[in-house]
Amino acid sequence: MPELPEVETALRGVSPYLDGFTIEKITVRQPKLRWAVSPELVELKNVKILALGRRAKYLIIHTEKGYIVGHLGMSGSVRIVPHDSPIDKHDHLDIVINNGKLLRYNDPRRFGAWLWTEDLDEFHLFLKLGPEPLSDEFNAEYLFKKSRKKTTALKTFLMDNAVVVGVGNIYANESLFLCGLHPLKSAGNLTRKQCGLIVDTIKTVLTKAIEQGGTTLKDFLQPDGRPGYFAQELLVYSNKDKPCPKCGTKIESLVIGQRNSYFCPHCQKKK
DNA sequence: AGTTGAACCTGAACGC
DNA sequence: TGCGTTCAGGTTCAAC
Repeated sequence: MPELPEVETALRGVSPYLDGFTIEKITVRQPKLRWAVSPELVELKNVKILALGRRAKYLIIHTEKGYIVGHLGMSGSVRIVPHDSPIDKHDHLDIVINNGKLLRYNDPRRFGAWLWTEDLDEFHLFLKLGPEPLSDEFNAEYLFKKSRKKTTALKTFLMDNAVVVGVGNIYANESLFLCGLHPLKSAGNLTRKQCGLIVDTIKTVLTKAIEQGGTTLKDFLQPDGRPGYFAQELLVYSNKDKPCPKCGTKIESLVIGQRNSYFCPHCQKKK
């Protein structure tokens, strides 16, 4: 489900109900997620939340004892509900707050994760992550150097978390369309100029998507229950056989690196 | 070292 | 209506 804008939206939605409050306890109903839920979470009692943050698509709850690291996987979501709210199917975990509310995590496919670490810098899942797409570290020179000698398809390259984090299937497709670059173009053949265009476009697309509360394809909801509004602006993603917004040519689709890809064969050239 | 694809899981949508 | 098949917003890890 969620790419960076959806995770950022979720974080902003839940923060006012968590930040500065105390976690009374964490209830786990289904520990079998992408990885087993860290046992430390169940042991937590009455710990103060110091701050909330995000790294890549991970939510981070900084407590006085350590860090809760959450991931929404493909189908996960979080919402804020009262303590006595009835439990729905796939409501796997609750973080109970001392303000009458709790953060409830629902995830049908269970590709998400809830883990514990006392040292974020040593956290194993963070070690190989590339820069944040909205940071200055993600710039034309970086992308140019990183892409040298890579034979991978450009789209696969951009979705690689070791290159840049947070760019999932929707925004990779949308960004490449806006750049006029073919998703199968070999990453190693990019020019400096093209790298600059890609960097600028990704930043613009992600920023705009965050402003609109993310993309709702079918089941993503902001924590307040509203959908994301970016879906109304999707130019190519899931629009196979529809006319290209720029030239009217039928949008094509192609599986690249196990993920469906959408592009305009006229506007997006391999060269 | 770089690249590819199997695996994790449920449910909605589609074809017959 | 029912049943089998395909596909889905992510990511790791094993095997070429």
